[in-house]
Amino acid sequence: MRLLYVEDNERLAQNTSASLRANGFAVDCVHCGEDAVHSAKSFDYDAIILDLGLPDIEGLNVLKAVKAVKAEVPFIICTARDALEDRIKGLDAGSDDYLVKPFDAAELLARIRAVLRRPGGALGVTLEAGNISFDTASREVEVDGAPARLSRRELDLLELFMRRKGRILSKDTIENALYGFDEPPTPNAIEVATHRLRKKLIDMQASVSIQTLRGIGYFLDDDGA
Amino acid sequence: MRLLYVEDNERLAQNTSASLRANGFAVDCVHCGEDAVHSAKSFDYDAIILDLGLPDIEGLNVLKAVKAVKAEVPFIICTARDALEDRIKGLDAGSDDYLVKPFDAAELLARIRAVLRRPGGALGVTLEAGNISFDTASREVEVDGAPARLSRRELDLLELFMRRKGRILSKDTIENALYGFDEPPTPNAIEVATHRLRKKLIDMQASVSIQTLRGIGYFLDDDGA
DNA sequence: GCCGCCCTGTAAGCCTCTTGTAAGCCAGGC
DNA sequence: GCCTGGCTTACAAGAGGCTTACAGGGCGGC
Repeated sequence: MRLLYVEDNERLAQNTSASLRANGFAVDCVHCGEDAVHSAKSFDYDAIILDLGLPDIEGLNVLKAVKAVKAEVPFIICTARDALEDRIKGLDAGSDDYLVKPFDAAELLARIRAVLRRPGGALGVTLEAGNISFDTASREVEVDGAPARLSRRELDLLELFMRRKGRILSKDTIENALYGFDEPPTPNAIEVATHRLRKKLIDMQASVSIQTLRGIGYFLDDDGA
Repeated sequence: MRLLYVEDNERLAQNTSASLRANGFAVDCVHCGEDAVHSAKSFDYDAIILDLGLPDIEGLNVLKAVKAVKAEVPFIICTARDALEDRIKGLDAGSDDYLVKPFDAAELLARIRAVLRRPGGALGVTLEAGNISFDTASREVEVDGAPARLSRRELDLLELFMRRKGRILSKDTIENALYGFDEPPTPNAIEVATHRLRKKLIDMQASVSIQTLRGIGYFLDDDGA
């Protein structure tokens, strides 16, 4: 679950993104509108949190620029200005929610989850593959109805594979989905992570497995089908 | 048990919320309609107490706005106006109870409990897990039929775990359920609280235990099952 | 009203689990 | 058979959680 967080106040950015990360999100943090548009176009985010008081580009123009390319990305706008007209403009421009500063981390989290839970959003679906099911809202995994214990990275990976069941994922794609660009891993971190997930899948007798395509990537294979 | 209390009179708000807290509720106190709608959408409250004489938005519109998103939240409306038509309008709009100012804290408490006891409400159920039972109305806990002695926080936590037996609760979820946003604890307050509850559970030989999922949260495990 | 107890949050130190890194091994392809 | 890419294992750092001690506050008893 990857977020773009656009906030020019360095300190606030640090704190907030830390608490978002603590809650299991991969967070890319940028400090100006230009970087924001650039990042939003380059990567697939599950949601974008946008501060309106940016130094370079007017925040709503950032929103419009991104929406023009990726119409479906949910936006949450933060601003110190609580004037009604701003709110209307924001919602008109396609923002999905609105947060008035100062806000606390719990509230932002709640809003992000709410936005992700909307139809078409990333949360609230239960993914199925073979005998395993993945509740994306609570992040609970069951194999043949029995709860399975997975660590956070394992959950992240499994979720990604299940969302793209059967489709091929390059290491690059995986890296982009699981790691923000502030925290780039070495190439084989992903190999190790898939190794660990594979082991767990075997341990819990899942009927799916992760197959390797040498030089290309991985895909989730439903062994029964 | 978390409440949202919407009241623009600062002083009254202070007093009343203090006495609600003294009775074991986590209370979020806001002073205008906008904040009220905002908070109600962001968090899950067990009940909302709404004053009608708000400075910005007409109280009944607050009620409607919230009900549109969270239809099941019980409302208790407070107002100085005791006119019949207001009462009818309030109940029509989906208010569950009605309180005419001035009221005293005991009466409000009684009404809250009454509303929570209704079918689908938070009180009046006896929760069961393993050999322990939790009477949500009287807040009494029994292990193998023998009464157990738990402090308020321990009761709060246990209730939360028993309501979501087997499901994973993040620290965040727990924090939101047990603490109002005026009283944010340090991160490890919850760790300490669960530690204490765990100890009691062992002492009283409960057949359930609280399991940790590192980096994710906790869940109540029925050891027998 | 004062004293003492209990409850609860804070803080600090320790311990455990997770996760990335690195190094060596294995397998497939040419 | 060699080379490349992936797998596996061991290791170390760090995060996260546990435990314990402590202090402030509230409540009841005297």
